[in-house]
Amino acid sequence: MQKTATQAPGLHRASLTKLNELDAALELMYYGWRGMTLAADEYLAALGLSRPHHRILYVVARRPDISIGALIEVLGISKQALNRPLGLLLERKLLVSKRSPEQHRSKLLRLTAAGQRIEQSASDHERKVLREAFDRVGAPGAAAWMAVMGAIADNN
Amino acid sequence: MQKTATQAPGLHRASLTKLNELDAALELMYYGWRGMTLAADEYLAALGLSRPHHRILYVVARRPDISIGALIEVLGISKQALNRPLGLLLERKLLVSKRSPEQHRSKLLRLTAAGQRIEQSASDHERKVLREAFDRVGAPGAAAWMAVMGAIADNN
DNA sequence: ATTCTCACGTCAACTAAGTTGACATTAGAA
DNA sequence: TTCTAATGTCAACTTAGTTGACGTGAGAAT
Repeated sequence: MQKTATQAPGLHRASLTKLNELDAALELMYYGWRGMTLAADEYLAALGLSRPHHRILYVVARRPDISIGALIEVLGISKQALNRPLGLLLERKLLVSKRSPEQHRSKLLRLTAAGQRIEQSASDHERKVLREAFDRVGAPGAAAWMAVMGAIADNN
Repeated sequence: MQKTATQAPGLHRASLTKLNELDAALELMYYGWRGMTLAADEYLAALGLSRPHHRILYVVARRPDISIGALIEVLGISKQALNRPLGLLLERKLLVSKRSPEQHRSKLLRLTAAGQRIEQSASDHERKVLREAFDRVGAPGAAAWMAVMGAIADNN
């Protein structure tokens, strides 16, 4: 006998009894996160990178010449936690740091062309998932999704 | 000068330039997850529990008499990874295991009354966030959110 | 009745991604 | 010079997982 189709490795959807009307929504939040990031994580893993590296690339792409300290603030992690992944990105020349032009004592970070390519590809994988989902529900549905997520995100 | 309002500990929203139309949606997915789970995680932490424990309680609540093997399947983790948190829940008598009534060689898991209370409280914290967000957009908005998240979750 | 096998349990070593604390470096500011 | 702010680094720890190896207990098979 076959082994009853072991299926996906994570939680599979719709296998649990709903005890509450909102359980389905609750579970969708779990699966949604994974659904959005799965392809990007695979892409990154193939390059020897992972989520923390992507987070750094994502932020630096949107805040060129950000200082180390500001990056730490935005990411919400300690400088020691930042050290390893940041060091790898610098070593691989996906990121460059320069001391501030004349003034300041902080180091400013910026993506290289290679870093930009990788950041864009990884984020594209995530945006593709979103775009396809939005396409299925149309602009009003997408707007509603944004409104709901905004309200949820406010609980931070 | 003040220190420019050090703000929240995580990523704070809306601080990044948008390079792409979908960047806002992408970031909402990050913040949304944290927004939904924050209160629940604090509640659990106060009890000396965390997300893995909640995941176990959540699943067992919705699949009473689930076997260890099936639980491993649903959670998508190894039996070694399950061992610690499951052991704690049994030790604290939030969960009981019994060998199957007559047949089978598997152990069946079930919540105790105390386990049910905690599972419900933790999940309630998450559902409260969802409910409030849904209330702000009305039933059609909530339905659209579900549709979008369903489409995203399908990428698993 | 022994043996086989399945479900479960556990030990050890490892990885990823963080944490805190302590201390060193480096370069403007006083 | 000396002070201090921004950065860098070392060590020890935590959480939440991983793989591999091996042990146990009970039903099934011969």
